[in-house]
Amino acid sequence: MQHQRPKIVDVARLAGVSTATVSRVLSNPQIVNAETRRLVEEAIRHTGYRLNHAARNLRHRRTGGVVALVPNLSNPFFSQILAGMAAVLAPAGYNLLVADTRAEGGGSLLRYAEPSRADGLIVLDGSLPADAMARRMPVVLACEWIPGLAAPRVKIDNRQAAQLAVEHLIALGHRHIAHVAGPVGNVLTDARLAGAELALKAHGLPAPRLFPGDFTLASGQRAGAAWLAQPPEERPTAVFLASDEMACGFIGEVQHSGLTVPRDVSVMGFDDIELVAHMTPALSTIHQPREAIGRHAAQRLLDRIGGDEGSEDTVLPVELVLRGSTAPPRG
Amino acid sequence: MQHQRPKIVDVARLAGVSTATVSRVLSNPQIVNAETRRLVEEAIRHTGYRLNHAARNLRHRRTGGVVALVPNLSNPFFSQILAGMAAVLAPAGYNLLVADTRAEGGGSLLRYAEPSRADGLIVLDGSLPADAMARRMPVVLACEWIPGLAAPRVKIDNRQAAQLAVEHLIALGHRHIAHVAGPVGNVLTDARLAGAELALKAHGLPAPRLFPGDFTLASGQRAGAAWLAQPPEERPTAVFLASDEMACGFIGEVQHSGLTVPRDVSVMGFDDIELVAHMTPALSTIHQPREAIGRHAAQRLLDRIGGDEGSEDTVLPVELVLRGSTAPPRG
DNA sequence: CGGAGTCATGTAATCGATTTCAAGTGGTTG
DNA sequence: CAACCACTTGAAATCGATTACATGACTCCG
Repeated sequence: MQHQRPKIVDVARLAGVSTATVSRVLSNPQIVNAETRRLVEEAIRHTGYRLNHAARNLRHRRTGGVVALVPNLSNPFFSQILAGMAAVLAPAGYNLLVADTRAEGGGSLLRYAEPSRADGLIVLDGSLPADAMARRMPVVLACEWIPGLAAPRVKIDNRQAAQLAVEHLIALGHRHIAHVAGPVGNVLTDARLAGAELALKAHGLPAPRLFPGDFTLASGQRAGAAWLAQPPEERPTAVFLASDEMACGFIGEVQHSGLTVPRDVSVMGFDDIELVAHMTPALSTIHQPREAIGRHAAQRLLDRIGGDEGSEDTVLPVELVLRGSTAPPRG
Repeated sequence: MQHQRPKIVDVARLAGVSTATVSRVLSNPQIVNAETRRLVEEAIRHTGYRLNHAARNLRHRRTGGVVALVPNLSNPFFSQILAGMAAVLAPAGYNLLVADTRAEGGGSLLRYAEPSRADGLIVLDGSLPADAMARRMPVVLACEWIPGLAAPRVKIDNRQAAQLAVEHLIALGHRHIAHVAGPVGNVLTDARLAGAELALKAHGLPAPRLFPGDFTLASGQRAGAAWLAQPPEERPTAVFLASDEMACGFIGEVQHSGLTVPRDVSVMGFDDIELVAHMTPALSTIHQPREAIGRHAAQRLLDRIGGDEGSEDTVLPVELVLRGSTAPPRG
């Protein structure tokens, strides 16, 4: 039955015209005589004809698809970004393909950077080899970025955002502030740490005590355990974590031990994922406009595909969201 | 430059063979003489040739893509399912296309059900028109399902799962149990409600007090407010919510008012999304094997694409996860 | 009335691979 | 030695659309 799908010649035959005319009705109706067009449209309806995209794409030398390379699909942080991208791409006639860079072997990623597979690439993973995809097709970097790679970036000002977060803790009166960082080598990790250090230095405070992390719940939980393992008087009175997930893990661990947030420790997250507004205490955090990031990245890529050569970055504004997890230190 | 990508004839010319032979080396190397093959491989390396998928797909009458129709991409519940699907599809050489059914107009969804766009469809949204995609291409339903549509389903036993959840509350001693349902008309809503009623009836208890919901945080929050609005002695002592997100919203609202979970009310969720294990109290819930659902659905679809006609359902086991949000009623 | 200009349409080449069919080579067998 | 077979390879058709170019009909104007 697949085999007997009507093709353009069937329509042409029925309408008594050539395939060229049918094709014109399909993609450029106004250049066809009204009466002829009616005939063709009739024939299309009658045969149930549906255009074959593979054929059109071959001729047009395009694929109609855009690939999003996501470091970890199961991380809810990315799902909203994808939603934003889909919202822009679908109306523009592009399919959104997603690939999980962690799940696939590193090498096999190159298979997505082929013009015959997709018309463009949105990279959300800063740990990919830079040279690999350079010059192969239009690329846009979102959230994270690849240091060597010259491509427009859609992101937030991570350093300034971290600065905002820590400034807030300082303003509350905290002097002993810790930071739970992201994974080693990640560009976001570095930028957020730099922002935190900047804020502290600006107020004459020492560099933050650092706990290792990797953005995951589990690593936040470990950081919580590490914090608890310190003698109470040496514990930082406030902790700024580089992701909300980690902040949740941290708070969970602290509360589990019987201590209270923010009474015993103030906690500041990063991302503002949806759930954290409903926890108790609700998490103070930095709001990232995830949907907008997705939209802008997609639009930017469409522009590039359309020939736009611009490569300046798009920096979206963040927002400091104050909720219940931060308060002045005790005493 | 796109324009000067080497094609198969360039390779053939350089290797001194025909395009047919190059093609054979590409897709069926062992039928080509070893020496010839070496020559061709050499030529491929030398030209930097990369196969054009659009052309191959046109000839093969397939697209190499599979579409996942998701009701709400930004819902973290789905991201892990997508991850599972990607993990199966990528190694099999298929691209995963995702589309948000809420974002796109209902009608435009049909555009995904075209054989020239994808080789198969995984539908995660039970509210789509059944007849629309029937008989057009291989379809697998995951999580939700479309009542009229004859296609294999990969799911959990929602009724039994809800029963388990409510049995647990009953075993703790609760007699006055409420249910916050999913959106009206949803198959999951009905199944979970039925399970809850079944459990109550089996113990001679009255049907649950119902609060409306739609799986979202906000609706859970509203349910919390509605629960609080009742006179204390009339409040159900336990609430079973049809999704974890709603449970989070509910708990947040209750705790916000100064009451305590599970002291003042036991709360039971559904899904076991990652975060809820780290809340305080940690949420008791039904664990859905999301990654496995994605994997099975993808595998099932690949089988169908491969010609497998089987249409029996795959029912994956759930797990009752007991954490801190449920306890015996006060007094 | 002839040549230019419009408009609508058809013919056939094209996108880049795959695959059928035929043919050439060399070896084996009765 | 003829017949047959296995093994390789090439020529050309094919997948299903798009589009450059040619053609024919008709109008307009000097």
